Amino acid sequence: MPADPLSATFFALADPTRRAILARLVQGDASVKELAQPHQMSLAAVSKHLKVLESAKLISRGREAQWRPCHLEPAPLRDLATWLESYRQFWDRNLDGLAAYLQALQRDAKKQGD
Amino acid sequence: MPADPLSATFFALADPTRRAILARLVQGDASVKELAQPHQMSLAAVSKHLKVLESAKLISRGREAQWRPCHLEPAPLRDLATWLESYRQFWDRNLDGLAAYLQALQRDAKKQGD
DNA sequence: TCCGTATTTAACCGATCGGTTGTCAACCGA
DNA sequence: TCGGTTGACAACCGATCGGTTAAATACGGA
Repeated sequence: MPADPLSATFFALADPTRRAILARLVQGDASVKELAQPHQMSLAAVSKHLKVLESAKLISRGREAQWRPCHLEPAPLRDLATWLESYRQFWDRNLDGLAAYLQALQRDAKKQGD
Repeated sequence: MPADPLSATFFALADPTRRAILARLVQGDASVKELAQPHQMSLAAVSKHLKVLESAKLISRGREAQWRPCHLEPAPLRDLATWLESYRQFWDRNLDGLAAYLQALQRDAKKQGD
C-alpha cells in the first residue's frame, strides 16, 4: 500500500470490489460476512480488501463479540474532494454548464438528506 | 490497467508522479521531456506513466514534428467528481460545516476564473 | 469445557507494477 | 545524407496485487 495518504486513498478506490463495499457501508455499518455476501470470492479475500480500506482510513472497525463491524470514515473522501477542487477551475473552463449540473446534484442530495 | 473506466481513473491517480504530471499539465500542454524534467527517473519510465494516463483518458496526445505534446483531458476528473457526489450527502451528515467550506472553495475558484 | 461462528493470518500462486537498459523509429537542420 | 534530438518499444527485474486454501485465533453459548 502506498505511503502518502492521497495515493493510498486512490489506490484503495481503484478496485470495484472495494468501491462496492464502501457503497454498501453508506447504508450503515456491517460485519465482514455481510460485506462478503454479494461478492463471489472467499471471506479471506474480502478480509484483505477491508485491510486495504482500513489502512487508507476509509473505514474503521469496532469490536462486538466475534464480529468486527466496519464503519465508513468520511475524512479521506473529503480530502479527495479537496484535491479535486483544485482541478474544478480547469474543467469549468473547458466544460460549460458543468458547474450548474453539479450544483443541481448538490441540491438534490440536500433534499434527500432532509 | 483496469478495464472499467472509474477503476482506471483511480488507478492512474494512485501514483504521485502521475498526479504531479497532471498538476503540471493544468498550466498548459507539455512535451514528454518537459514533463520528465522534474522527476529523477528515466524518460522511458515517464513515457510509461503517460501511457497509463492516456489509457485512462486523463490526457490526450498531439503530434508536432518529433514532439508528442500532452494535453490534460477533464472528462475522467468530471466523472470522478460525479462519483464523489454520491458520497457528499454522507460526509455532509457527518462533518458539519464542510458543505459551506467547499462552497466557499468553489466561489473562490469561480472568482479566479473570471 | 467443548462447539460453532466469525474473522484473521500464513503460505502460496500467476499476473501486473514501476523501474531499468538497450534498441529502434521519426523528424529536423546543417 | 548524416548527426542530433525526441520519443516509443521490448526485454528484463524485484516487489506487490488479488486471489486461493488451510490453519489459527477470538468469542459466546450450551
